[in-house]
Amino acid sequence: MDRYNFKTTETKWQKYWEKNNTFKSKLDKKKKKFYCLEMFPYPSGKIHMGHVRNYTIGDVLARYKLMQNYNVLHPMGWDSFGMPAENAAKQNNLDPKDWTNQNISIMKKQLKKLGLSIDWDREISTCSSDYYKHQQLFFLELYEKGLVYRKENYVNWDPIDETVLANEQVIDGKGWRSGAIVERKKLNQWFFNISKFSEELLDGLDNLNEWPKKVTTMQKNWIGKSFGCEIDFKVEGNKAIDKIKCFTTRPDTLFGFSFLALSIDHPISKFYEKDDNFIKFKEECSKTGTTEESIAQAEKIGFKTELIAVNPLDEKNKVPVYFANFVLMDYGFGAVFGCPAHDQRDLDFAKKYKLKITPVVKPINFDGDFKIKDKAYTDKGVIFNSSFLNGLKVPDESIIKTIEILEQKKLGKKKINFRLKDWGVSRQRYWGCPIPIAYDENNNIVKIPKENLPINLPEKIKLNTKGNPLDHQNEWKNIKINGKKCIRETDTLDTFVDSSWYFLRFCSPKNKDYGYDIDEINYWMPVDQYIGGVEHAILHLLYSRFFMHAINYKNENFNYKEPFKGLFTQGMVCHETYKDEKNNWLSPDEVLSKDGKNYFKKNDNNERVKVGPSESMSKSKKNTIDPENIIENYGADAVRLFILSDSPPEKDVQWSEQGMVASYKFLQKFWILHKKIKNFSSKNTSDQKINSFEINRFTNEIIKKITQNLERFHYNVIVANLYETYNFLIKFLNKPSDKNNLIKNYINILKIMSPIIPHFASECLDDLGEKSEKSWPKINEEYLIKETVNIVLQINGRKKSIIISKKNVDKDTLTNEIKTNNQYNKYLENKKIKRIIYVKDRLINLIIE
RNA sequence: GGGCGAGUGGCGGAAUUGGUAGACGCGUUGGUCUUAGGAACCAAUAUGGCAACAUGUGAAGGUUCGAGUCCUUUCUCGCCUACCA
Repeated sequence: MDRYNFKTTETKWQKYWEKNNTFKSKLDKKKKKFYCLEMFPYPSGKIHMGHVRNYTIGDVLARYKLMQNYNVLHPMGWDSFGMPAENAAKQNNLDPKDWTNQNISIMKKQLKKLGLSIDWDREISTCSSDYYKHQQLFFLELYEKGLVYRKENYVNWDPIDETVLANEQVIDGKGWRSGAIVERKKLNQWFFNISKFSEELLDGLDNLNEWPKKVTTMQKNWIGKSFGCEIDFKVEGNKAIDKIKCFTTRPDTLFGFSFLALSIDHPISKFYEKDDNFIKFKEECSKTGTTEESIAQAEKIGFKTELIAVNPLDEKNKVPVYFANFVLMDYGFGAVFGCPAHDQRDLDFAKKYKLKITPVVKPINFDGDFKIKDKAYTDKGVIFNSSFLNGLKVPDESIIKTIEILEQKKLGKKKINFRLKDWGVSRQRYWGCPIPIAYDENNNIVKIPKENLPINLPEKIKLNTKGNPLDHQNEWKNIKINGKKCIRETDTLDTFVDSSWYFLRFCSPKNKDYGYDIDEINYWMPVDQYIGGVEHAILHLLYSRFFMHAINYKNENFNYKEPFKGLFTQGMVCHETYKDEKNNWLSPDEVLSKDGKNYFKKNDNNERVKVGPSESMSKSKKNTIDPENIIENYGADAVRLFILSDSPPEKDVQWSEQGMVASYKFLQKFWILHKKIKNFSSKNTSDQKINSFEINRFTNEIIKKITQNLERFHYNVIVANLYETYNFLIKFLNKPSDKNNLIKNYINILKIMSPIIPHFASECLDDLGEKSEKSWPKINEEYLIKETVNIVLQINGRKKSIIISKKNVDKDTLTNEIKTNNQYNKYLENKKIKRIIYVKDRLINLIIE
């Protein structure tokens, strides 16, 4: 019997789909749409297993929805601006554009080999000026709406590379490439006013009930809304300062005030900038490492000024003012009032500087002297030691009441504060979208006229310059706008901007005049199912949500506000890690094991290999498996089957060669089964009818199961369902039955297999003369009705036996059966039945003495 | 420190509303076939026991006729986050 040849089959169907435009999508208002989108890849060179998993998950869904007769939009594109291209180009003296486009063509070829149901006519690439010219227009529109502004901001500055570093490029306070100690430098930067929509972005989360809760809570915390009030503290001292504004969520603890702390970047610091001791203190603050742990454990240190702050509720309460390392400038007003008794940080600080610790909240019903030792008291309770606030219940009553009092006395104001900061979008890089702005000779901002868009990146330029290569492009930089000499903005946009609206572009990727066509997006949007990694839980998803608000602002053209109706975050693909005796990482194909326990180097059988824990595949640990080789060896369907089989899609999956082989073998076995079914001949015996009913029932049951599992993303269970199906069919073939009925059922089975293993299923269907797998089989409930049921027999809640019974038997009949049938009455042992619990057709529980 | 999630055989993992725990796969063991197999096929495979049976979903308690599932306490692991006033 011939073997299943995945190579010819998969190529055949990929060509067929392409030729027949099977996955081309068109606006059709009569049809219900389904927009299925996976996070588009960065074209880094080759696809990796993470891509395989991500796009397989999406493809299963897209194909399923297509068969359910949805008008499916399933596009693909490239997030093609960004640093890797610039770095690779620098290292190998290439052009970023060439490097990127070459990668795109390689990866596109690889993706096509996976047999994805993608409408490639909609392909976009963010580094193409066809894409980014619209982005430049958006930028200008947002600028006109007041949602974009320019301000001075601190950046991580690498003094050797003369470049700005992202936070993740700063390792232990040093630049990741140069190793230079990173400086904080003030630069003029462009910002998107995302914080304007803090409230909307927070409220919107409540409606996103098809998002993982984890992601919505992460966004909630990121936006960080807190309710409190701002308070002005009078200041006495020898400086021209009369008050300091603080934000607090605990105004009710004001009587426990014992110091006031300022951020070292607080405006007041300018009075101290020539003070040697203050300069020293600042240096000490910057010394604390940037690793997470060191920040968390960093000691709280302060610099005492001679200023005195006055408690607005108690003029006699005068406390010292410090600069302190734990106060952040960009939250609240960069100043906090310290109440050590009820805030751990304040307590640590107060103890170090021997400041007063006055408790003002004590537990309800606490008698005696309430004292604070090593732990600040932050639970609920009641106010004391606080004059006219005494007796207020904490926190429900105390905070609101205190704010009311402060407002009455005009000492403070109710305030809602957000943690969310505006989005800095300037990057001092070449390989990004140019910002459509210039500056005149007086450094005034000049918009580039819209008719002059796009501003293309200059090509084939020198990249091995210090700082931003665009700064050195004099010809490109110097322009005239309305006859006036101007210099272009040489910063480019953060690549997160590119990915904040690409899902809109996919709806009308060829629209020349604007980033989108309003009719198209009002039909296709929102994305019904968005699929990608959790690593984008905050920034990318939040920025995209912001972008929808921003372009709709003062415009209101959209029928919806949220870009992604459903979100699914898939887990990572993991593999064991290997190291040789010298602690060098080894890749899986440099390693050999005969027994699965002891591992040796492949070319040196004496060298033992240390096996490390399974971790997400990464080049640095060399524990990657190249999808291209795997597809070459086992075929796309087998890879798809395996990548879905071993774990639920939202969890991490272990790559296993054995698992991969099992998936491959499954297809081979199924192919033999297929041929057997095709060549089956009916046997007309008395059992035929019973057997036909059996397969009808099985098929309908499995359709139901798989449909449910598709809806719930239990894709690993679907693979198990396919194995069950195989196991059923292979046994079924030994029984006499009617061929027509068998084939009828089998065709439906092939159809439900097709989202997972589309080439294989199409080939089998084709082999049976069934040209299309287009419609999703309907469940025929008639076959799901069972004549007999298995009823669990429990005695005192413990399972004893199973009773095969007719349906709908009543309690008494069944009890009688148990009492009289020798098979069951042994459990009763003549004991009295006290109670009977009967769940019809499922279970009977007899409670005996 | 805070937040979220998860603990089920040798392993990956199944198990709508509480109602047959361990589907399915891997691995292992035994067998068949074969010159041979790391191929294919058949069978077994939670634990203890010859068996009847008993025990069993990280631990302890609770609710219930009945708990992997609900509640309380606790332990362990993973992920995210970082002094947010």
